[in-house]
Amino acid sequence: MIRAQLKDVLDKCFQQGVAEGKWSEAGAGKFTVELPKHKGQGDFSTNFALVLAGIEKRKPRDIAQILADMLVTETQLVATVEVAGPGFVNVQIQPAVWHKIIPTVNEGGAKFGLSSMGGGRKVMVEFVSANPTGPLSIGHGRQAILGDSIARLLEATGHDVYREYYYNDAGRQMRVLGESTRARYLEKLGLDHEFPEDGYQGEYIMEISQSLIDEHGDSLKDEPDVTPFKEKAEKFIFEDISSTLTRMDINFDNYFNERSLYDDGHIDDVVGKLREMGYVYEKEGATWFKTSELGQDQDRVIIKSTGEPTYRLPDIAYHREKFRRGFDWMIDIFGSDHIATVPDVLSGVKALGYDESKVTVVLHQFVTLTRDGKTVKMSTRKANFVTVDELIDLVGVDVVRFFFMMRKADSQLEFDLDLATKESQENPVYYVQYGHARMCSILDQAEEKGVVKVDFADIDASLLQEPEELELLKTMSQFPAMLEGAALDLAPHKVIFYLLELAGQFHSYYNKHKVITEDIGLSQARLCLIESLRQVFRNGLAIIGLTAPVKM
RNA sequence: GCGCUCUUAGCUCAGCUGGAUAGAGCAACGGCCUUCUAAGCCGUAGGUCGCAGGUUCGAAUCCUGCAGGGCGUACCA
Repeated sequence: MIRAQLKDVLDKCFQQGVAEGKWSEAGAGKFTVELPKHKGQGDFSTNFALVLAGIEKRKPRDIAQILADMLVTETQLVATVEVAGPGFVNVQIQPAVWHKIIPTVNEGGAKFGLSSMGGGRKVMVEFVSANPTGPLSIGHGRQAILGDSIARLLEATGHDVYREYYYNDAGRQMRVLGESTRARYLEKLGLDHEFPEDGYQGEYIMEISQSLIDEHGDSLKDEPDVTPFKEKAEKFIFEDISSTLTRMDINFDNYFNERSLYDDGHIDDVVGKLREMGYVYEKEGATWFKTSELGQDQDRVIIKSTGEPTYRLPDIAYHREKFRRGFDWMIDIFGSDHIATVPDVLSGVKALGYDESKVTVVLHQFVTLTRDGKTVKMSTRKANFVTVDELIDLVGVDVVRFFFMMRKADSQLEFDLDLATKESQENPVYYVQYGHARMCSILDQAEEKGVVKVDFADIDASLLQEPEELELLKTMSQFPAMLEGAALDLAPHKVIFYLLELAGQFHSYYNKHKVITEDIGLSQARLCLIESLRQVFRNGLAIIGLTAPVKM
């Protein structure tokens, strides 16, 4: 916000320079305002002179000096100006400007930082989309939390967000699930059984078959149809998945069943449309999609010779429905093992005449789990995986959410179980939450000691002049821009890093300066600061779905 | 082979879309609790940003090539 103010001032200076013949119009909009990396380089820095010097073929420092002379006169905003290095102009902002952030935060309350950037744009976030073949694994957990956090960020920045879970309860996977369940059922009854070669070996299959025995006794032992086993398993597993999601405070607006695409005729319709447009042909008994004409290296099968569609066809039909349902923006959260589907789906929607640029795919890399210093291989089939539920049991929801958000999506995430369990005391999530708890404690203490709470407007603002205080105010003022940036980049980890930084600044401040002292005026001023700081923590934590404990 | 992606401190990772002297957390070492929560703070040490070119005032960041890891490249999803 203050950065934007400074940018406006710079634009004004630029125009003034043009009017006075100091430089031409050519450099308009090319320069930027930056936050310097190192201390002693002002609150903000601009490459104004460097950029213009290149265009005007002049010495950067000369231009910098002209700009500096203009800026000094902006005394409302600017405290000091300095030309540095090759031609950077470093600007120190008036402390009073920073102080204004306190009433701004307090007036905004829980809404401070929220923006209307999205303009109510209708956006669907599709994520998790795990078929009901087993409990949510660690990999699904990352996706669930990533997708949910992205959705929260988009909501916070003025988007109309719709969360959808897409699943398929037909197909081969589910048949194998049903057969696995039947095998365990027969096994438990002590009867002859044959466990499917690629069957699901998880413990949960035992539980499902046990509940079938509890309900039906052995009456299903001669059942030729796998359906009752499959349906029981599906119901059981979906309940398990949704209870896991609920624990993580993740909710969906809709669960979309792939089968409805068949029932409603969308699958046939899509094939028909593509065929009309000449994108479909038959070869070797299968139906092919001419993806080679849409920029891909080869054509793909969309209907197998058995008559069953491949995953591509329903995926394309599903995305067409998203367009038809009126979404302005469709975000798909996929694991990197689904990379292959992306070009197929995009080719499909493009061929059908939709704007594929409205689909954004966020790919996240795998989670590797380490235990006892070794990588644990995960597989739903083999059952040697750790579920999200187990992980939550070990370390709690906040730690799980935090860990999964800590890394940007396209880097692999190493989840060290030893660290997450044994040394959970040292988790960075506590560092942030502890900061919040400390602030609460300070505010409680102040009340107990009878320090009267006053409005910041009645405080002598010049009391907050410590470098640590100005630094906190500066970081707080970046909060709204940080949220917008994180939302635009679909990058929740930026919120995490921001909160870690702010927490660090607070802990340092706490150790160096006392908030409650004999000096009533100073105490009151600092309490106002702490209160607004706490608000920023609360908002930041809430937006990424973390709790803000009052005591720790 | 081809496509996507990653490579930054001993380990795990940031790096604001091209800026000044490269950043944090763990791990290591040395300090700080009669004072608002020590789940904290302060300090020390640790780097040819995978390698080689290119683009320009300026590159960890952009382009090309190479090496290495991951995921794909199915009439599995």
